[in-house]
Amino acid sequence: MQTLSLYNSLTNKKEIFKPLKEGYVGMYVCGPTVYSNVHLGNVRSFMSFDMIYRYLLHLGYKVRYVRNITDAGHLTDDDAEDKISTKARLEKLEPMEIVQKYTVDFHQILQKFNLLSPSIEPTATGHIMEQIKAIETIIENGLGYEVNGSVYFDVIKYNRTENYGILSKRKIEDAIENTRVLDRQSDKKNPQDFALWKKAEPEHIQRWDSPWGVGFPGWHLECTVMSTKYLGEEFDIHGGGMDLKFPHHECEIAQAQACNHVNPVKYWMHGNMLTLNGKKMSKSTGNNILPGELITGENDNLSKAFAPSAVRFFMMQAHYRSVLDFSNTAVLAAEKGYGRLMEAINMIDKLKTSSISTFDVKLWKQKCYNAMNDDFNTPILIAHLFEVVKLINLMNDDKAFLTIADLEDLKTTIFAFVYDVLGLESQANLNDNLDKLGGVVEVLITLRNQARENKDWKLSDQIRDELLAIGIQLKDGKEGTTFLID
RNA sequence: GGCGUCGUGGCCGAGUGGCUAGGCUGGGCUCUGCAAAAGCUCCUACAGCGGUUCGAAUCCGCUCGACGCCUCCA
Repeated sequence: MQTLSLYNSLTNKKEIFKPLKEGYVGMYVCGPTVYSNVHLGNVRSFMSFDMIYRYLLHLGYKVRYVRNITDAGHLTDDDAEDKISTKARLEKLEPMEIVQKYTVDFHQILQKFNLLSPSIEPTATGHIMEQIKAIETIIENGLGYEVNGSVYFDVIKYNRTENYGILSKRKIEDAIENTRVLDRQSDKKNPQDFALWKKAEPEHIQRWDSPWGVGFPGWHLECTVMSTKYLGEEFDIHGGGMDLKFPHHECEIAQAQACNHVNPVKYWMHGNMLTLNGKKMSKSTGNNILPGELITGENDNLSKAFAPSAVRFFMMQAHYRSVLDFSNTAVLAAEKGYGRLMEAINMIDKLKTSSISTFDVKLWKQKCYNAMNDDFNTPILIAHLFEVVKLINLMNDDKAFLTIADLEDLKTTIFAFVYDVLGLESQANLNDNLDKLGGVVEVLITLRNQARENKDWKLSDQIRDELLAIGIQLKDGKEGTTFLID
């Protein structure tokens, strides 16, 4: 097996990946809150972990990948309703109706971008009992306290024996100094404390019975409970967006410690933001592009529609830990490069082999693995893939050669990385109609070549130009004419 | 204000103490009836100022700037 190293946010450095149980990986990723459509920034994050999941699978690990659906709503502040019930009132729908609608939307979008389904996709509302149990345990362990039907986590007390800030590298003392004055009457002992259970006001729609009265679970608890339930008290990888590091992930660690007395996660991984016009995409500020708009091109930031796979390629050209700025020109450039890559790949089966190789496939292959093994460096991997694009084009021109064995190795490797690891869909999904269209184009190519032999340039150019006008490009090569359907 | 990330050529975007990222774009050449495609090639950067070093875009310090978190957010 390859030696994989990854960047651990807990230690802030790259580490050799060594799963708790050899050959098996437990991975938890924070999923969406399903109160509105996912935007492209959300998609990037899930796509990053999809790529990571895919590479782990490719390496032969048996991976249990858990990604939750947050359908219980998160508090916006101490007094407000949670987001799901607010939205439900606006649209005059049941909360679960909202949840259903946006869960379906979420799944459809991710499918378009070719993301694999997680092994388990648990919901917060399906784990209320477990959350109540966890709260009871935290109270028993002296780190939770009840006030007026709500339960809070005692961060200050926790910090006496443990390190609240171990992940985000914050010092709780600083946090105390910098806390804005909350002149609202809060039940918390300290502003840093966070809710484990929140009493439901009469108008609150989502509500459950608990030992502390009718209420609903706090924001951070579901992930602790569900990750523990499906992956164990200790597991390998926990992922999520950079913006979840604090407080969400920090609280998860505290809760898990308070319940089970162990640091739950060996490797924390955080994907970086997708920006638009240099600013973070965000549901709340409206600075975002919806995936649907991208596919139809209906957004002021877009000049045209883009295929999801081209956008996936665009995202894979950046490292998952780097901020990526979305712009029309950047995606256009990526789309073009992506087309060139796929065109070359589709050519592989037509290549002739030779008795010698002029390219070191083994070395190239290892360079691809080295790139991925270095904290999933997809931009480097893609750079290597373009070396092979050049090679294929040269071979097609009889200027480079590979033996049968090398070509086979090359093909297997490139297919694995492009389709299995990067998750780029094949453009060669030719259906029957496309086959027939191809046949028609071949006929036209033959007619054109006859015209060219007769030096009837007018006719030959007419065929070529009119085909181009409807999106079919003819390419004259040494071995004859090929075509590309847009 | 606190914590953190980052600042690379026309654009996007990697990277290592000394040796080519890659993609897109633009110029030139080869091929071609012309064009396209493909190949070759050119434009060769590392925010600013200091310091460490034989040598730094890569290490350290400062300055400026951007962004993220500190409040729901991937």
